[in-house]
Amino acid sequence: MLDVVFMGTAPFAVPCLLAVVREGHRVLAVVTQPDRPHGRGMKLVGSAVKEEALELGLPVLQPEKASHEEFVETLRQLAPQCIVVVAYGQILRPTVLEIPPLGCINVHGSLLPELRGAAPIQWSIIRGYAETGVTTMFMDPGMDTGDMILKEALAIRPEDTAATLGERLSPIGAALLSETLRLLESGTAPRVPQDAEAATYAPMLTRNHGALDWREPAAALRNRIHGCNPSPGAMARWKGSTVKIWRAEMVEDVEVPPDSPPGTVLDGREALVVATGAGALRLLELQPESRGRVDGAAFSRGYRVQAGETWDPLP
RNA sequence: CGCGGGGUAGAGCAGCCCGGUAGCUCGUCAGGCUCAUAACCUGGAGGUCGCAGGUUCAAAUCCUGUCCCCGCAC
Repeated sequence: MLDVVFMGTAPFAVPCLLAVVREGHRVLAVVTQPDRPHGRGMKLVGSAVKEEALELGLPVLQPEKASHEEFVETLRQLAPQCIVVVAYGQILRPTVLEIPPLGCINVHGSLLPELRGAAPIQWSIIRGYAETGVTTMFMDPGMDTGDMILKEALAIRPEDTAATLGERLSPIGAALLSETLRLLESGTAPRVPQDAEAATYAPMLTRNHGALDWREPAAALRNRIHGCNPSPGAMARWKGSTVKIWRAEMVEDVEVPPDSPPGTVLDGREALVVATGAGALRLLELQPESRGRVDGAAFSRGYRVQAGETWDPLP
């Protein structure tokens, strides 16, 4: 049994927290981002990890900056053997990393050194990877550059979105973390240095990453749409208004006529099929501003989509 | 009190500004056409217009309140 401080914020981290508890470790504190005014009405909302921690009856700490000297002292007082960090959302300075004798363990949603950074799951889809995975590592001061402990791969499906992929990756992370802590406790955890030459990066996604350019190939558009689902969302313009596109699939059996430039609707009746830079794309689930999500056929009916009309990029 | 949009038939929308018979596409039901069809034609069913008040001869439409949903921003 280890004395652990758990640091996490996003829903991805919740199964990891549960795993630490289930493994019988002593959770001295759960550290998560402060409640933020969030969403419509700017109401104060606690993180997914905070909600879970409260339900488990664990002490919750929400420092503005985890590396501030005052909080660092609090951590020292807790004297954890190990700090587990999962989707916490803050860079930890060396003064924090040096506290636990067994080290700070991070669970990262990619096969390192691929996709270092804040949004590995999203980028694994946007980049069109065939597989991704989860890696546990000993944290060092760099951005996801620490020595690796365990790694597990997972195939990406054509219909996967960042949401669905995250749902499958998250329990894998929890299982890896359980095993990692066992190895750590027995002093047999491997330390595999990353090949820095092979590193790729997955920066935080912004609204611009979701802007669709119909001149891209159908596969690239589908990957961008799915990688940006649910956040920040892929956007395009239909007759002057912004429409969020949640899901799409490539269409194999439709030839794009030469007189149909990218963005042209090829079929608006049975389904919503759009010409792209290479191949055709069927829009499966979309959401007009201020409206709910609908399937392609319903969108076509309501917005009177005719073959030959065009989708535009964001202004 | 961050800004804004919306709740109309099973689905998606229009109508609202400028009150006056509830409309479109799809689905559904019946019939017809056809070798046949997801095609086409004809006809039908299906809606207390979110809820509660108010104004009015008359309210989906204007006013007030309330519930729910959503986009942006964060």
